[in-house]
Amino acid sequence: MPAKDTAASSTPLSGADLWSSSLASHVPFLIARARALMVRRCNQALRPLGLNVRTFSLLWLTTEPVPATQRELSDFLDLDPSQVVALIDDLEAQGLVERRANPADRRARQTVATEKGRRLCGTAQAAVDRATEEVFAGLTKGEQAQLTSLLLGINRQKPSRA
Amino acid sequence: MPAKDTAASSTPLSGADLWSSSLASHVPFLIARARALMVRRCNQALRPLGLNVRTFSLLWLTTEPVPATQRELSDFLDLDPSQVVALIDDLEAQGLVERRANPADRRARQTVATEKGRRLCGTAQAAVDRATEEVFAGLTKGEQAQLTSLLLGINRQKPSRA
DNA sequence: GACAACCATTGACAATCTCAACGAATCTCA
DNA sequence: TGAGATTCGTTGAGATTGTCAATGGTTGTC
Repeated sequence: MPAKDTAASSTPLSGADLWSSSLASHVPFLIARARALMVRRCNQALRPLGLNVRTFSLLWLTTEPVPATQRELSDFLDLDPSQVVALIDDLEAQGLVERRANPADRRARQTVATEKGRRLCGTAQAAVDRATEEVFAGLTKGEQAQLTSLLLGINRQKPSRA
Repeated sequence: MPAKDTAASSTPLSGADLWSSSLASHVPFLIARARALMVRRCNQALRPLGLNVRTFSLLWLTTEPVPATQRELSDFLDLDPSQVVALIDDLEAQGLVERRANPADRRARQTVATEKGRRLCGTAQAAVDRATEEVFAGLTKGEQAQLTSLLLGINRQKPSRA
């Protein structure tokens, strides 16, 4: 019986141990790989809910008290504005978020989660947390916090802003 | 005069500070964002050389002393085997790598960098290192080493393997 | 020698990224 | 006030990437 469960391969075939290569400790490579792992696990956890990591992140942001414009969302999520349009279309079609007029600027719009969206977001957060813990199996809680802090240091490079 | 230099936006428009949202400290999000930053910078640095992060990583591995099979490369790079085929095709067309027969197993093939490939890889490594340092501007050398170590902990989850 | 498993490859398809352009609304500044 | 530049959301196209199924050639098993 062919056990096609996770991904634990077996026979190494040739004696090339790539984890001892110099690339294996190269940060861009490690980040890309960790992200791929993370995204796969999270998407897998979110699929039953009709979400993926991108719609999930967006939905999460729409539950914040101060509604953001789509421009702010695309900046923060590091996505092209056109992608945000499609993602919100998706969420809106599912009745999870609403586009509201922005009283201060009629060009911009506020995207706010519906009650249904908030409930689903909570469920999704729990699912993603479980998936994340699996990926973090090799790290202690302290190390996870350390990683969060370091990644924040990379991302929060707001050059100006007094 | 419209200064369209890097990406340092200005007017926040609405008062929504998304960096104070709970998503901002969520690790899957932070990893995805850091990776996007890193990939963009590195690709930008590699473009003049005719490479990108993926062909570069692959080229790097082919300079290792023990040549790996394509299956091993795809496992290590976390890519589908079919993608590795296309990437090697690309590198081979540029005369950077060679596909050689595997004496031990005629199904498998060894992919080895040519002399031209090795030279370019060296240049590319220097370019990528510079790009990486920019992204790491907010981190000390010690923190960078810490990050490397933590990411290794996530990636090196070989379940079995005595 | 039949049969399962494996490697590289091809092809198809969805998802994602990137860029250019447009109408509507706002801002700037003379 | 009003012309021109800028911003917002949106649409559309095209390249890149991610995922999956199937195939010919090869190897290992029994």
